[in-house]
Amino acid sequence: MFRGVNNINLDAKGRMAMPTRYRECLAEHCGGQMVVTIDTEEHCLLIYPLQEWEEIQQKIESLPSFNPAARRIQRLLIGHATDIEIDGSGRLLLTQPLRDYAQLDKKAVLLGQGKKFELWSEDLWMQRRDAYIEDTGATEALPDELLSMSL
Amino acid sequence: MFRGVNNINLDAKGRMAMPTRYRECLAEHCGGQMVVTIDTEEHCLLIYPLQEWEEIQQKIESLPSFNPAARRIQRLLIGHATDIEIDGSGRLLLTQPLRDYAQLDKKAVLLGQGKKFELWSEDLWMQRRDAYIEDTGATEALPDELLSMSL
DNA sequence: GGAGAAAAGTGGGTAAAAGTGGATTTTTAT
DNA sequence: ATAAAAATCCACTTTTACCCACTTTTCTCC
Repeated sequence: MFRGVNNINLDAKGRMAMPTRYRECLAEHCGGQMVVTIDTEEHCLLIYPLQEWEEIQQKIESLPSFNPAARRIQRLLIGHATDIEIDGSGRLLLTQPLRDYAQLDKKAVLLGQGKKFELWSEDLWMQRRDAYIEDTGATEALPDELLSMSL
Repeated sequence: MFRGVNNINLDAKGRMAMPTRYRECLAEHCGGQMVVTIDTEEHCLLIYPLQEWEEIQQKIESLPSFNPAARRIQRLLIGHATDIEIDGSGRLLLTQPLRDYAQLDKKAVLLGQGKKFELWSEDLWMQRRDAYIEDTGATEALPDELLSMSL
């Protein structure tokens, strides 16, 4: 279960240092084998441990092929999914297409999101976060599970 | 079950001393392992014992990923949830992003709130409290459970 | 009520770990 | 076979976590 915000600097080669606190868990859970793909709704990247991703890919693959929304998800998610291994110094080397999609340059933010991570450009994340915080009216559109939840 | 108001001073490194009265309980209940995240409706922080938080995170995680209101809650709550251990002197080291969100500098107020704590900047809390006290008309919007409750 | 002792609060220094950049080796493609 | 690109390794810098010492407050006993 991943969680938390992390400020990250990408180096000149496009490498992202995975915060130490997650490394041990990742090493034993998937041997550092990760899959990175894009988020279809936002310009950020999704980072999964290999096993988690494979379960998800199976579900996506089994969607009906003649449904346009399903085809869209399949092409975008599976199409961009890239196997990336954590190197000896705990870093992920992100490919150019992935970095381009998420507008990643130097400053980035890594969000723990349960079974996956999200990687955002710092600028984009700040904008998105502030928009979310302002948008308290969103409470109207909440699913029932949320309305009855006590934090 | 936590309760009570506590005036707290943060030190130069951003450390918050947990009031002694809670320490014993926290030590045996969760070994000093806490999770700190943001409140989505107010600019204050929520502080949970680890187990309590994990139950909540599971509920939030299981919400549908393609529902925008659910994504918002997931990104804000889980995204900001930070594991923080109580140090040998009974203090929590709050990260910069968390302090920024709650506008915490030196003077702060810790509120016991049942299974969690709330941490406010002293200024913000005074404002908010006074506003609550003024706003007695809010009684109209009470849920049924409250209307029938006897204190 | 005051003195002393004990506990809690506060601040800072240091060792260890993590971050960062570069150099060297290996691989691949032409 | 050679050159370019990629992966791996290594060394230096910075940050963080941990520990210890000092100050202040609170409680107890005289």
